[in-house]
Amino acid sequence: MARKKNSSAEVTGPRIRSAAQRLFARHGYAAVSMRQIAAEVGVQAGALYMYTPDKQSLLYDMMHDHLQALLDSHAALPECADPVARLEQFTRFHIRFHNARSDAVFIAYMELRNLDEGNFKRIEAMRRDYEARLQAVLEHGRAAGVFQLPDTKLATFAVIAMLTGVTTWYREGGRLSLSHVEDVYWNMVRKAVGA
Amino acid sequence: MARKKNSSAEVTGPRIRSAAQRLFARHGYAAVSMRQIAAEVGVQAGALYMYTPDKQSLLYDMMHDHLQALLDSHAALPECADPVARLEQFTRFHIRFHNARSDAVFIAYMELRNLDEGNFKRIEAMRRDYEARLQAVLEHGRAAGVFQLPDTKLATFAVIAMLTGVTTWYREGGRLSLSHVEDVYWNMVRKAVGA
DNA sequence: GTCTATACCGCGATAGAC
DNA sequence: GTCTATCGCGGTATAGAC
Repeated sequence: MARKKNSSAEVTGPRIRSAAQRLFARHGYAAVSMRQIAAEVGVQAGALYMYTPDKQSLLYDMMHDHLQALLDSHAALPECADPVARLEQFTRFHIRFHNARSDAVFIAYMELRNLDEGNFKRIEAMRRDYEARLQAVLEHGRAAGVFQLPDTKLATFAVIAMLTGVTTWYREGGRLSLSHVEDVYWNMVRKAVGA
Repeated sequence: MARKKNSSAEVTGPRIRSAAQRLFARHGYAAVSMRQIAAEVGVQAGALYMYTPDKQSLLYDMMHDHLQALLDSHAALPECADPVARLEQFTRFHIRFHNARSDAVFIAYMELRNLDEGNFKRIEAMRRDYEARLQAVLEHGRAAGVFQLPDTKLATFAVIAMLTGVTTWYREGGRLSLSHVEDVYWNMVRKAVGA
């Protein structure tokens, strides 16, 4: 117990980030004011600037942290030798990771145009890195003769769009469990790549 | 020649709508000001209110007109008896229609949250109407035993997400022609539904 | 039909008290 | 660490001249 744990300082920062994330996802970055974020947290607007230099950094940091977690979690997956198993692993990982973080996903896809130039380039590079990992899986399977794909780049776009689309309609506690959704989507992906 | 055709009044309205569409697509509804739209058209901000009651109507009208054109164009397609031919027709239509109108598509998907409640409900109903038409195609093929689909609702979401995704990366004059992209995507869709 | 001028409000961000 | 107060700006929308 060397130091106090429940001081407001240690708790206000994360609360600001999570309020900002919820509000940005719901109403859009440009439509949300610093005063609204402050009200959600229960402080005055001026106090936010103890935790972020400006509104833009609030957006960039949440997008960066989201993509970094995505890349790290993906990198931590166990290795698979079989191309089909690798693709199944990617499919299930993508659906599960994205659906656990629907606010962050929504922001990462919708608010790119509200990043200033340097921040945009950094975020885009991370997104391309992730896409390249799926493309590598597809290319590996194609080279092994397991997938029938005329164009792995297009297939990458198609698979990612299809899988990410789950976040737009899936809601916990609805008609289907997420693992059932995974099964159905994996079945479609598998057939689409010709495996 | 009963009346003057080139009066500014007949030309300013459409120019406002197209400037607003371009700016909303590029920067987002909330981030674009009426002054910016006016500057783009070459009039003063006050003059916009001769053509729209407010900024919200500008957004709603462009989304409504886009979806109405989508529904009308789809309804005008020639009838097909064969389920596979119907799905191919839908696939190619969807890609072609959406890629010819990337600004409107972007807005229709990204700015839903900036519609006020009544407008949102109307737009959502139109979008669901369109999705139901694809689901009917899939259901028809499934009932005929031509498609292997455990869940036509999920397949509808998957196909629409995949096809609409083309608008996020396709650019005229790039590596591939749009009709080649259609071919590749149709091939993936066909296999995904088990036809 | 479009202009200028302006009402009124809320924005992001900062300064200085406590 | 948070508050109150405030700066300077730009937002939507309207009024009235031309």
